[in-house]
Amino acid sequence: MQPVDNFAPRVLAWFDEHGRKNLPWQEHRTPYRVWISEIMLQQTQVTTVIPYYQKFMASFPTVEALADAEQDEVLAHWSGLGYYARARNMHKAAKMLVDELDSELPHSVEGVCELPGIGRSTAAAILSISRGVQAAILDGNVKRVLARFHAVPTWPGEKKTENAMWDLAEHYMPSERCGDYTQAMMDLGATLCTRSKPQCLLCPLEEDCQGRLTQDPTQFPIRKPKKAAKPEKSIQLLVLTNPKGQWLLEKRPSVGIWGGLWSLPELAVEESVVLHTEQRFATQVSAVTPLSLFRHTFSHYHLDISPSQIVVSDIQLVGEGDKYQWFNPDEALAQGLPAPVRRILEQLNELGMSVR
DNA sequence: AAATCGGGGAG
DNA sequence: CTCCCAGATTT
Repeated sequence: MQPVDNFAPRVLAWFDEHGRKNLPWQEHRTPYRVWISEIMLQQTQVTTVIPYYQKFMASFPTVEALADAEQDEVLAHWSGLGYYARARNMHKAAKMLVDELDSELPHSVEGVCELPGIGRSTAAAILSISRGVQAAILDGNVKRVLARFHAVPTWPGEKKTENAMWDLAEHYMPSERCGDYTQAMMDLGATLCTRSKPQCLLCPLEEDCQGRLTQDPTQFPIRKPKKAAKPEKSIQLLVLTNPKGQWLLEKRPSVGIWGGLWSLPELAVEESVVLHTEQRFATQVSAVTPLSLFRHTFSHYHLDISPSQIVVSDIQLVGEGDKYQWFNPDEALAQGLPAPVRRILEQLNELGMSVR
């Protein structure tokens, strides 16, 4: 991630041409007005925010007005925006400002971060836009622009990656026009370097954007490693029970899942238990009891198991070698069994195998 | 259905 | 510190 030289000038030149400069909070750029806009914009898009912002400013034109308001009144103005904890934090911060800081926002990022609801990025946005302080933001927009420009190969949720991106953000923040630069980066991310369908051909950073060099800039930022959305499989297992109260177990092949363990005969969920059983074991089924469905989760997939207990007349176990064997319940439970099979059989055993 | 967003709060 | 959540929108 080698920084380039003329990053900020290109971004600013683009901003002068194409940036948004007539948003309500861009007029009378006081720290208070910018602060409120940034809190609203944390959670909601510009077009939605505008009417809320205007009504809010009409009712609470100053930090003193906000601090004096009842919480209910503040929340009423927030109604429809959601994330009400942020409105409560903002209200609390207004009271702190008036009571302890002479109604003036601190001039440093660290100072502003002391207020509830304001972190490093929001603090930098407020101070750079309203006071020209040279402090960089790293919100979702800027993360996306930087991750693409440098084809950052790791997930920004990792601390290491995030720190590196903060370094880049600070590095690129110019010493002049700090507020315009902050606004420009937000605009770039919001209007061109969008999550899907970025308009690279209009971008001032296009020529040396590393993400653009790959086939697909939208691969960046690298997405959060999925909670390995485990695939789901379903099977049915059969507890065949003979007139002696014995269970039929099947020896699994030595390789593969549950290799070499004694398990229960298995069939696909689509198959009919009765037909399959009568065909596979050349027997007469006299009763089928569905047992409760449950999920067994492996490291790499979920297995939904539908067990059934089936009472059969005796089965001739011929031609299958030692693959199938009848076991008394206590014998069966003494064998090496897969955990879900053990669970099924233990439950049946505790119920005295009552077939209800 | 899953990812996203910036800060708070829990462990 | 490092995770995980709030709470709604977007994809």
